Amino acid sequence: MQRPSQINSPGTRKGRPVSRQVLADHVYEELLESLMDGRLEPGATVSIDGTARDLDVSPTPVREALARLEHTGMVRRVALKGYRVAPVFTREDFAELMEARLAIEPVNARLACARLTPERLAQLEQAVTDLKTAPRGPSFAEYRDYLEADERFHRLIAEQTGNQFMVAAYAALGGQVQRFRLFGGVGITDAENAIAEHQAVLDALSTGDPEKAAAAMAEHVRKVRGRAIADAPES
Amino acid sequence: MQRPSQINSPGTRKGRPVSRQVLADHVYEELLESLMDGRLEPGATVSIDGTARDLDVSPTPVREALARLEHTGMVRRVALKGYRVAPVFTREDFAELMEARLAIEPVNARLACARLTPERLAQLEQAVTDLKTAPRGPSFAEYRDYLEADERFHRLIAEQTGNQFMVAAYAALGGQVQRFRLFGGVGITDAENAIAEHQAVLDALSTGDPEKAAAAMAEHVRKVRGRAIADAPES
DNA sequence: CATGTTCAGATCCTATAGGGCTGGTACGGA
DNA sequence: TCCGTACCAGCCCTATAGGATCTGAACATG
Repeated sequence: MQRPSQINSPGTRKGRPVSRQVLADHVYEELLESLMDGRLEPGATVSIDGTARDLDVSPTPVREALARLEHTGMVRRVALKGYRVAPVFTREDFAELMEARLAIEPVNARLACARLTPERLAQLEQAVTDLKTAPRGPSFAEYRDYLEADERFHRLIAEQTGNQFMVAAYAALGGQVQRFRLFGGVGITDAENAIAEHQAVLDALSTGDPEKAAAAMAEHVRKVRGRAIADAPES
Repeated sequence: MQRPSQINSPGTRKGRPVSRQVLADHVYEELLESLMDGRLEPGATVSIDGTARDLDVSPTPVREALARLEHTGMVRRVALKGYRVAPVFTREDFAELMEARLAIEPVNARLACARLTPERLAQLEQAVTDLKTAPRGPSFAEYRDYLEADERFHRLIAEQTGNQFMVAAYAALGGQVQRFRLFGGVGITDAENAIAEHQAVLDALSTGDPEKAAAAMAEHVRKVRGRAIADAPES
């Protein structure tokens, strides 16, 4: 019972030191980062007590963080055995993911198109710009910003539908998450093509024609699938 | 530290008393039941310590159960304030849910149709049979079995796609969950119609024509939306 | 009467202790 | 050498204690 007083850096006189942090949130994000960076390899066990020691906290917030994480599909829990990092994506998993994206994302594009505002359009343009300017070095870490912009673009479209359930459905695909892991070992070779397709989706949205937007998104997803399957490892 | 010895009713000589239960799982299901039955009204606060006292457990498993529940949309968490039951469905929420179902469920029907086996078909037939025979009394509790069969029918189709992500997307809609609460105050008046439509979906699946199956499912969802909006309260 | 203060209870959050189980290792006997 | 047993460390799971904050009511003061 010594740390709580250290969390809020004292000295801020009043009005919430920006935001009192809950330790479980911090643990959650820390674990998420480890998972996306590949520091936690698929199949590895995630010990509750162990990570508590590593992060220098008690097991209680770790339990809470893992309970939340489980619902994202990143880790799996076995009743009295603990948590394990979810296994790697197989080619079949990837095909299933693309099938699901093909069912959901064009709908999102159509709905988002119908209620597009200049402000929202600007956000999408920013995402595409970031996509173009993000470094694409050889190591995985250097793709981080690129992948983040990619994910942001798709998530923004989901959010711009204004439909909470479509957002939830998109999130269930692990939009933020699985994609990072998917390419963890593969490498990304289709950046140039993907950027052009994102631009095409953006252009289609700008025209205000929902069907065009849906078609552009569908084509993008199909092409991503095609390219990824082409140079996927045997696995 | 006295209860663990009571959980596994001693006397079973060996081989796991069917399954050692984890308290958090029990709390989870208990809370879920309270939420679906309406005992926990929308907007009510769910105190961690309080429910721990009610269920006669410690706060630790309650925290874990609530962390999982949050991801289903049944409860919302505010960082240092606690959990509250999610607010009631508005008419707009309902419209959004139906829009999302319309995007996802016909696809599920199409995919499920393609890989339908006799065994799976039998499961679906069982669900429709249960739907027909379930009691439909005036009180909410008496609709329990009916709603369970309804949900099971749709979930089976999602699972029969063999696509884990479509299952996840369907689950994100709160398939198991939101529907129970949705009608909590409204009452169900469309059982006869809905049963016929489920039968129609089942028939379409039996023909083995994926497009027929998708169309039947789309029509079902649209009609549910139409009927529910017709006799929905102002709210 | 209005307003500020104090105090008690409730609540969230975290740390710690300890029970029960499992898996592996060392050791002793056949 | 091989096998069984005892032991030990690590893990999951739960309970309990205690600090920090918030709420609301009782109370005091202008």
